[in-house]
Amino acid sequence: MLDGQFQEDSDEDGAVDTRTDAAVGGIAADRLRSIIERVERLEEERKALAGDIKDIFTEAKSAGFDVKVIRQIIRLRKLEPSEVEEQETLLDIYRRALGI
Amino acid sequence: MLDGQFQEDSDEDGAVDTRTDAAVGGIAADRLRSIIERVERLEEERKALAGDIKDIFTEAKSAGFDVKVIRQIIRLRKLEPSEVEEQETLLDIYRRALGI
Amino acid sequence: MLDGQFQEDSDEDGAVDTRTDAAVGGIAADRLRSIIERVERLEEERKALAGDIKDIFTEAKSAGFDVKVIRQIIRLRKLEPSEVEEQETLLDIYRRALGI
Amino acid sequence: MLDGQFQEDSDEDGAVDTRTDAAVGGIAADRLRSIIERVERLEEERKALAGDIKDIFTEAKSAGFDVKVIRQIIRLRKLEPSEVEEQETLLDIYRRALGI
DNA sequence: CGGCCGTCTAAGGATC
DNA sequence: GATCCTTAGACGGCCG
Repeated sequence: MLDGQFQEDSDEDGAVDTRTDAAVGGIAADRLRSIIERVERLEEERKALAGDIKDIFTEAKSAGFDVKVIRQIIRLRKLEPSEVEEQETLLDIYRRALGI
Repeated sequence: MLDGQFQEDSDEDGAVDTRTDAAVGGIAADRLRSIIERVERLEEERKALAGDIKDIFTEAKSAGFDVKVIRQIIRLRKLEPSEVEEQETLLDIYRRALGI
Repeated sequence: MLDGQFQEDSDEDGAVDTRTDAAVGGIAADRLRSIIERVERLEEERKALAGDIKDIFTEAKSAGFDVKVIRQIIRLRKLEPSEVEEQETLLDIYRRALGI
Repeated sequence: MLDGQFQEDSDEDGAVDTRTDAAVGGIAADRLRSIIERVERLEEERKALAGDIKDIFTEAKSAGFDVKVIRQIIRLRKLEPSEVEEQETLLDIYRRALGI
């Protein structure tokens, strides 16, 4: 696929040659369809996982946990400890600057 | 604060007892850990899928497709059914607004 | 306006009398239009204010401030101190339960 | 940490000096305070507008209108222009995808 | 590296 | 009154 078959700078003057031309109704169209369908499939899976996560939070909630706090913990576990500290330091500086 | 696990509206059945109390270092802690780890695992999977999708777009791009256009197509394929419904809703609203 | 002129439980049997009937093409329609336009106008203003806020944050950023931290401060100033403490306490409990 | 005001990518000109340094209790603090107060003021106004909108809906309701339907109408009036554009975009995309 | 886009969170409204 | 859902705002990642 050396030719930029669908990029906007391609063949807009009507000089679509047979190679490209065949492609539109043939292999390239199939390729395009394949790409789109694979992406859509993966997005489906992503969505399913989001549902699973939601279910777990529902379960957590009915077990008496505070979902918001759990989210916070997960967020913190993702961050570098130094990041957390840095933010807090800055917050502190601003608060002092404001005399709070 | 005998049952730190629970939100303020806990005690539905009043059965917050020594079992639960012991929980901070025991079952409830395990439960909490389980919840967090399962969510983190699922988020990992989600992230992996996002990577796969990205790979497909990279492939598409090197095959000469316009990635932005493909994204738009996918978005529109997702939107269309809702648009149809929306039109019907619109019609309905106006009919009701006119008291027909 | 004694009549529930547009509520769903009104006059669905076609017995729209002349009073109501006139209203649809007259005063009630005008009233409806007025309501809609006033709301839309206020929403415009809201949107404008959102833009102004955004501008201030842009200014803050180019003055070297950390916008995210400023947001945090604003949020904290809005909250009851007891609320803040409560969240932090719960967070602490969970962290201890997890042995973090 | 001579210039707590600044984010880590500060020092664009290296002129972080005593002026700035004094700033925590002086100009920069004032600047920060100004930013925060202006934002808070604008948020107040936003909140007030939200209240006004709510009032209008209350009025509408007591005039016998169906508030939910009015909300929908407003939403749709907002959406329509974009939908028109969207259709044209769609047309364009397909034409491009087909290489026409 | 700044703007744009999509996702995710939090609040408000509708529903039962 | 509680829950669910929709919507607006915030946040982070991606692209140009």
